[in-house]
Amino acid sequence: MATLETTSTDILQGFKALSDPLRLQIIELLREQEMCVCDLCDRLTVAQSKLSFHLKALKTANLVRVRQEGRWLYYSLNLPQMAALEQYLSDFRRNAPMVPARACDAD
Amino acid sequence: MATLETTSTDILQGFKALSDPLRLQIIELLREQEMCVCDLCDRLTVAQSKLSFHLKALKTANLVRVRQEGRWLYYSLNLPQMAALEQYLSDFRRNAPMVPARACDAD
DNA sequence: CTATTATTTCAAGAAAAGTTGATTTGTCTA
DNA sequence: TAGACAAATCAACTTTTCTTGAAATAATAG
Repeated sequence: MATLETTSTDILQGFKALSDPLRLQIIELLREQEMCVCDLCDRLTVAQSKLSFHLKALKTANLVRVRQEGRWLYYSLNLPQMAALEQYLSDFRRNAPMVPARACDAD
Repeated sequence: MATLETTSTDILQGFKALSDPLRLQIIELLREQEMCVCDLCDRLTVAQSKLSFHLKALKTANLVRVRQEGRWLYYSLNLPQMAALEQYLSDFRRNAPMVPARACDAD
């Protein structure tokens, strides 16, 4: 079981990567299909350099994968990592706080 | 169905709120039980003002609820909202990209 | 080999988020 | 009411993240 201080860095990085509107748009596009950067540029009407920056964040967080084909780089979702985040959240429901209150100066 | 541009602000705010190590620690403590700010201060050995800042972020994102009792404010998880984030992620798995490639200059 | 296209990287600046200590607000208790 | 305590707010500052345009890489086509 993870201690408080060692809350998996992966999880943190994952949520961080999902905490930007453009990055959320990117993964929603990738949900449809694998895409190369130029496709994403067109679809999102955003500078290619900007996209690169955000793709890197998603890549670092392991939320997307890249595959090269000629001079194109195809990005796609890394579903297992998304599932890991989902899992992290679902653990909260199972382990729901049954203890409603507790006097803060009780002891 | 949400359009690309209108990716629910709630979802974005939620992930943003989860993208800080201290806030992750806070919700992990709250998983155990409802707690007042002073308890959290003690457990996390962190300045009260700092905690207040982060609790506000979690509150704004609707991930925690507050209940006042005398001069104490008790914070607890708002599980439905966490479930909403979980749901958002789980939708990806169901709608997995079946289209593996596609020439980027095909048309 | 040169030109072209796809993409990343870089540096400089802008914007957003986090930290800190002091102050304020609100509630309780003596 | 005065004093003590819980917690939020504020202002100044630091750090991180994002944006932009230009330059560097890398692959391919002619």
